[in-house]
Amino acid sequence: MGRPRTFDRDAALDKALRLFWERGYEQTSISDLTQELGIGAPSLYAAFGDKRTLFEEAVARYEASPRSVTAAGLAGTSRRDVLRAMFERAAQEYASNEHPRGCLVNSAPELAANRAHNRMLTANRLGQVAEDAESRDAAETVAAFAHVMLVGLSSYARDGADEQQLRRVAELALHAVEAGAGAKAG
Amino acid sequence: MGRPRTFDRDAALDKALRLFWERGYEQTSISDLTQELGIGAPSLYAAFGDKRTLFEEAVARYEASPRSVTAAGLAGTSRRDVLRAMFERAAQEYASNEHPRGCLVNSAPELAANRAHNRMLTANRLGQVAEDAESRDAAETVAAFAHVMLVGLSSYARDGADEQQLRRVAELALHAVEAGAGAKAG
DNA sequence: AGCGTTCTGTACTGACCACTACAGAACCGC
DNA sequence: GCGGTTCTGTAGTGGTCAGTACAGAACGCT
Repeated sequence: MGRPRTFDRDAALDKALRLFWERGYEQTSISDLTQELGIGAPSLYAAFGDKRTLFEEAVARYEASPRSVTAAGLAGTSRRDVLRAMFERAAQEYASNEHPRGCLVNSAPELAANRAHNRMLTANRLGQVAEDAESRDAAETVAAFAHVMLVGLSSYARDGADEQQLRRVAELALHAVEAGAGAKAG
Repeated sequence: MGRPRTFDRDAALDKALRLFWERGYEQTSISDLTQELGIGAPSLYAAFGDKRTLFEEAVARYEASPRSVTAAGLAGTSRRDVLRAMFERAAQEYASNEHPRGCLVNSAPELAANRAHNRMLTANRLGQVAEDAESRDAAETVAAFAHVMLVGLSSYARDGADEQQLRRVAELALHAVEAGAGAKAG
């Protein structure tokens, strides 16, 4: 009961996500948000809490997306598969014009914990699909390499690289795990 | 003639550089700078112009440093040499405790032009040391791959990775160019 | 219709932002 | 010592920041 809100909370969250994605947390002001969302500040605070809480909810929404690059990798059934899936998804998504370029998580300084989490998920999956002890030992390093690539690809996309440029770099990166990951990586 | 300034301009520029390096351009306020430099705002403006100009001078100083990762690569005399030198320098520098972690140029959204310039320098060098037509054709992609790695390594270092972790990832990346750069990369 | 509840728009808070006007201090040449 | 020049410290400028107090509007329930 009570007066119903005049905007779609879900659509508003999506707009906020895109704004944070494009400009980053600090560079997105409450004023930017209320203007883009077409609502007043009190409505925003009532619906989402403070700026930080809104950001966290936006990030959670971002990570739950079916477009997730890390999730694409987790579906892989071999080391090469895992990395190929991640890089392919990244090349598609990071340069897409459907949404801001690059990756929100991989371009926000304040999301180190999310990056560590994703890296761990990838390492675990690489451990699962490892075919020998060496591959199992190298899982963390290979996962670190993959996510280092993702951060770099995200930045490259933000700097203007198109999907083909990302794809060329990603393909080159794929050779690394074929050639070197089974061999000792340390 | 006139009243002499009471601070060392060079030392002040260095402190400003470190502050920008650590926090980024937008997150470093004039108030932060005057406090860290131990001078008043009018002195800062008189010596360096406005905030943007100070930032640009700080970046120029950063890029002129003998620790430059790109410059280390330019001294290489083969493709493998160029990349090995870059990655080794990056692993050392990005995790060093002598200065803020990571790379100023590779972590500042506003320095895309500097990144493009460094990528071009590396591509040119790779073109020079190429031993066949295929390597020459792949120079831009290999340079893009190398600088994508650098951005990722910089972020990884900022997230807390130590020199050894960076080194392991870098070594893995080096396999990519050995295995795949001569082969068609697109 | 009237009440309780919840939302909305206006208008504001103190804090911080980049930047500067102004007055006095510290130097030079004379 | 005196004038000209350049720097320094104080104290501000208008603007934007995140967040909110308050009054009225729009609903469901009775």
